[in-house]
Amino acid sequence: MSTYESEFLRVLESRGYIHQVSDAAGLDALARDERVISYVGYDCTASSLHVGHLNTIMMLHWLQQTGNKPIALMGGGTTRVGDPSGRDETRKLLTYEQIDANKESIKKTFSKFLTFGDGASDALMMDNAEWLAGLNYIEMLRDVGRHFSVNRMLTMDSVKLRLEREQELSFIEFNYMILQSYDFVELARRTGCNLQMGGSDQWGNIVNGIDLGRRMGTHPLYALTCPLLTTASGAKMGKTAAGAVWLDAEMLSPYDYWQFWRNTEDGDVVRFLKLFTTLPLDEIEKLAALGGSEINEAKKVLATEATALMHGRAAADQAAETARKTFEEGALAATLPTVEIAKADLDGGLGVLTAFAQTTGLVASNGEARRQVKAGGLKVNDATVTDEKATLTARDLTAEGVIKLSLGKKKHVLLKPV
RNA sequence: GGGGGAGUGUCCCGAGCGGCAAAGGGGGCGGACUGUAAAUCCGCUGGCUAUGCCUUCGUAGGUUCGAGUCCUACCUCCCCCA
Repeated sequence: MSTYESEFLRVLESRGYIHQVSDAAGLDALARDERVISYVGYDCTASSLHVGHLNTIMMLHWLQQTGNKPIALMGGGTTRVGDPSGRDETRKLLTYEQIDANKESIKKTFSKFLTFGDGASDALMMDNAEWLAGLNYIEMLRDVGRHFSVNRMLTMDSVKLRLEREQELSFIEFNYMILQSYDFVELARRTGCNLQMGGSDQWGNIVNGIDLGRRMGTHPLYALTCPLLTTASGAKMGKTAAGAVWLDAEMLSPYDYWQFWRNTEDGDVVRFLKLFTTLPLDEIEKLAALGGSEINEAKKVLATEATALMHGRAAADQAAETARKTFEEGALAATLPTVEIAKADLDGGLGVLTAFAQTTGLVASNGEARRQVKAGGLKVNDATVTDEKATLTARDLTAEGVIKLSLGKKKHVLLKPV
């Protein structure tokens, strides 16, 4: 099981992507002798994917790099139903308009990692709304529903956990796994798809799809899942101060994205280098040898490489440079996130609380700003704010013509009069 | 259909004799220590035009000087019986 013959599985294995595989030997042979056509499905529940989605995107990336064909499946149809996996409560239903808007926004991300086109190993973008939205209920029950045993569905983790915890599981959610299974069969028929990948929480749904394929007479189908992303200290990854770590630059700036990776825990650095950069393993080995505080060098490499993949090399280098100036030189980096204000506001004197809360949004409210002042967490031009009634004026402008506002040691924003 | 129980600070879990902006956790944020790490310790964790005002305990009414706390109806969920 540990030595695969196909390049595809060898790469995934060596970089730590493999959690479970349905028929490892069979899939290995397929990847070695023929071509793997694999898909990952993405729900359209938000307007951007977040780092939690990154490992499956990277799996698609490596799939393509090793000569196979990736399919990014937008869950335009399944999102209308809602996946109960790993959730205690029913998601609230999104409107079709929201789903479509999210879908369009999410699509952009994939072009960074995959090459789309019509060639044999070019990536495809599909949307399951295409075949799910128009399904006829009676036909669906006869063609697909009869292959599902409720007895068995009740034993699936996503269902069982809800029942055991005595938490509501609505019928609409109960159907999610049927739709996802059907997706697999439909993709197998339409594109020759033979492998579905996903996070480990998707195992049950994927295996159901394999069974359905067998019953409905498709070619053999395979499942491959990756471990769920958690930090070394066990926390679920993807959450940060401001919320999720979004992939879309409009929702999280490349600089903040870089910072997220820069702040990785020591114990995660090597694992993340393998998962979220495309650096060769021998280079990662060298970085892994760094001890003590030298590991910070590895973290910078991680941050820059991961950011380069997502936002481009130029943005990554700039983020690294901004961070270097800010943290290592203690200098003022003009490339820090900047908020423009009207000159007139400054002439009249801008209250510090207002500046931090309303103007820059560094803190959520005036009250929060007040508390931070008390805790010594706010700084103007690196000087701690001690008077919550202080005002900012043109005199506070630095030689560079800006005012630097900081929350804690890591979050900085520049105010720039226009 | 009958009987019993539950819904709390819009991140979560959870206490709550009629005087409560509401115990305690977790999480988060800030501070100290460090290496922009982890662990640890300390502080904070409704909003505002702020010695006061406003909004919060499933929903809508009611009793009361005063209700998360009592009463009524409704909604949702759970358990037992049928």
